[in-house]
Amino acid sequence: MGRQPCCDKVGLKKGPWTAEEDKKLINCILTNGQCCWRAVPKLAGLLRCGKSCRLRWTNYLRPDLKRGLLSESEEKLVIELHSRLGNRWSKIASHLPGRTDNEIKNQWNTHIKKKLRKMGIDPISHKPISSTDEHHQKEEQQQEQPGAAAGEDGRSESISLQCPQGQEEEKSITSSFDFIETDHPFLQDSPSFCTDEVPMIQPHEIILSGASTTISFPSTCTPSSGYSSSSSLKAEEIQFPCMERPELTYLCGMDDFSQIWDSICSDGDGTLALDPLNHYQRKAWDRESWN
DNA sequence: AATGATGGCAACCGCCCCTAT
DNA sequence: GATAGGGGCGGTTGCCATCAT
Repeated sequence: MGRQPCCDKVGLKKGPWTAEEDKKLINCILTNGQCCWRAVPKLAGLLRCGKSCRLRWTNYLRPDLKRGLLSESEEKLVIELHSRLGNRWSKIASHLPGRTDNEIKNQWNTHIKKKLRKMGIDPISHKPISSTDEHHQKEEQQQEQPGAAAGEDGRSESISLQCPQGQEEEKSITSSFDFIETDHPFLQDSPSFCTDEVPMIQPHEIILSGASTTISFPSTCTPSSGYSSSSSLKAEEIQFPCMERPELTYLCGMDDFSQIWDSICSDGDGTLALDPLNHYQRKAWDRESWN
């Protein structure tokens, strides 16, 4: 007996999300919290499958996301983690607050791989390319096997990566890359940080005031001007312009929304430099809804 | 200016794992 | 223990923008 599809795909919309859909999804999650994803499309009035909603939220709409290219230190960390974990992007992402597995995967495939090759390092084995040639075939085979990346060179027979909530992914550690657990600023401050732990905005955390709308971000989100490794980050308070339809809490009518955008994306006063949409998406929005 | 090639990235697909029944 | 459902993960696709010719 085959498994039922995760949702009835008949009549469901696919492809890029529209501004309207994003609004609905954000509103739904802010109102209901992150409940059963299967129920989200109905609650939000979306013709999308729950899975699509989850991906859109986690990869794009989540307010704690950082956007843009990885910083040098983030890149180094990704490389180190990849050398130990292989293509386990979610695990890697769990060590980079505000970054998603999808984002890291894309960055790896488009930038970091090339960079490593330029430096004469094989992105698969993390060894100098000359020394990898002779073992190339063998390593390729190993790569195809789960968990092959870690331990293949004998530096780490096993790894220990802590998962949140005590869920254990304990594999005991004998790695020479222990600095990742102990010395790296990201992990020093949050040694077992996982994206799963990123606090989500709950309805009660949305503070609506008369003249302005304040959203408290109890997250590790920081202005893009620089990555802060401080664990004592206080909740970021973000001031949005006046909203006429506070029931939408965060994104209101499109008229207001363009104002919000300018506010959000302008780094001017250093209050906030979240860039919830990149230029690519922004243009899609422009085409569709910004008239 | 027009056309083709390439790169970047959001989104989708299918499989796997975990949990509830 | 078997089965079904939900969520997560990694690989892949396809669209769009930019660059090269």
